[in-house]
Amino acid sequence: MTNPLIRHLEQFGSLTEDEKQVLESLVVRFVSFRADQDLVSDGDVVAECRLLITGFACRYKLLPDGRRQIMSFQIPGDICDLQGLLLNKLDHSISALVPSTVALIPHQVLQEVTDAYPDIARALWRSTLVDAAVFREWIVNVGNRQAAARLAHLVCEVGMRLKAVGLVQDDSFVFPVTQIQLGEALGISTVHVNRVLQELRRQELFEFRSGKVTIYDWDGLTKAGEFDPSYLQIMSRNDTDANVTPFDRSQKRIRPGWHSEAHEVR
Amino acid sequence: MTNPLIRHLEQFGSLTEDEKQVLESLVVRFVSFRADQDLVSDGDVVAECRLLITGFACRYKLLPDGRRQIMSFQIPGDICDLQGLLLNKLDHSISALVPSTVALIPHQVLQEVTDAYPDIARALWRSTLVDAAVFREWIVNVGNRQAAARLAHLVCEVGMRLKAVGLVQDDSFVFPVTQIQLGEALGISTVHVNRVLQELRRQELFEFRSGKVTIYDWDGLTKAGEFDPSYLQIMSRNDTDANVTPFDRSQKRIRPGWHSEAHEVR
DNA sequence: CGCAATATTGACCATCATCAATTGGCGTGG
DNA sequence: CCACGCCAATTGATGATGGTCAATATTGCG
Repeated sequence: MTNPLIRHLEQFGSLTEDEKQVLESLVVRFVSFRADQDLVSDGDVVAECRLLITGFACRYKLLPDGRRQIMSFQIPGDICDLQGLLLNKLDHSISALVPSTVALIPHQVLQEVTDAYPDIARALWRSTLVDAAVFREWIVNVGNRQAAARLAHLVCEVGMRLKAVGLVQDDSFVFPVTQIQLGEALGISTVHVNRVLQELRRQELFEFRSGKVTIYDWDGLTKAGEFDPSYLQIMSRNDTDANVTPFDRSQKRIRPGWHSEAHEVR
Repeated sequence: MTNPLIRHLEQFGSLTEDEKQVLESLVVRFVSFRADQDLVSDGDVVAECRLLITGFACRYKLLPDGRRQIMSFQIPGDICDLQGLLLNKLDHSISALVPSTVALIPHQVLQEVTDAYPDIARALWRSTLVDAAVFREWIVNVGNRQAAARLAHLVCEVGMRLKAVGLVQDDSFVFPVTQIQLGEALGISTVHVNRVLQELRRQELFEFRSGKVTIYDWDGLTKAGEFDPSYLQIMSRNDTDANVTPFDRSQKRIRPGWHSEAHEVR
């Protein structure tokens, strides 16, 4: 398995062999987290960045009345708190959705490397810019779309990003969230999540059961969610793979054989 | 008047004299825009960054049904499309709210400067990270708060940011948006914006008339909007100015004499 | 002075929240 | 191995926040 950080950064641009070698050396140690445990908490001052290796996490803020707003989901390869490198204090928390492992990269190391390798600095910067693009689209999602479209859009986004790192097989992928968490991400109540989920299943767009999503109709789903993947800035990895659509575009046909690695959670 | 870019970047961290001098030399030319004209449009591939000098702008995306979601407001000093430096294509548009002037900074120049001055690169990176923090808070606003709280929060955010660049005087500031645009920013209908605006005025929190906001009760407003400014990462400029609260905290008392420069629009 | 855009108001309605109860799944301890 | 218990999922009923439509008033501007 290739280095998750390198794979992550190569989504958005290429790296030289030299740079890859440097990136290989960044991680100092690994840490495990239980489900529902914070990787970092609002207000923390951190001395290292957390690179998610296995598992899933979510970025969230707590509101005064105890409600929670999830602002993004993090998947393997994501650097969860890269902004901590330049901003003194975290303004939100990140929590593991399932048991997860994280690689720690000390800020000091990152500081030195980005000084010495401007292209690595740029690659990391670019990664945070894509994060910002995801936030923007998330604003559109909760600000303007109906509940069903919001959910469809979220499934498209997560599916697309998981596909880009090889975590989609046979049009299905692990997405270990509860309906409660979906509600917190979409700004709708749990009850309504449930109803919308049923509606989308009835329309045979996709199914979501016990933390696993199976796409039946990618075209219909993107239409329902008004999903346009360009904001994710995912480039095809090699020239032969010009097809940027992550899922089988044919209607309701299941086809095996997507290149991807198994990923264990829970 | 100090260089807007320098003033902007110094909000988040200090710069050396050497770096300031370099920053002085970045702008190649100025461009004017009419109200409602796009500074950049969705899909554009740009070769320079746009630094807003005077006026106001908003970042937005158009939805298939013609609705519009505003994702942030840009004020003088903001670099509107810094992400264009590293991402090939803009994923949204930026439009002038009023006649505005913009300074253009070629990507090539920025490229060279950031290669030669890692600290400048970091300062710019930090600026985009603060943008991302604003997006995150915007998600919370639109996703979880009631209409009145959304509006209150937005007024707090814009007021705070304007204050940081000296565009607030006597507890009031120019904020040239229509109720239509407020609705597009907050994800609520124009009609409802109007009603909520009246409600907040009735509560004597603030007044909004013909593009100008006057704060009556900063404490009450922050409470109503659940506003906590820490996400904006605004640091006090000098040691004597340890007070980070931008407005007079006393209730409904008008006090002149905030240090600030006049700013002309329309 | 008059047009056009914005603001305002009222009436009615839809999406979605809330509350409450039930079911289902799953791990654990007896 | 089964029962208990807990959490998530599901369903039904009711209500509120905010949307839509339409008409009128107001403001800014040429």
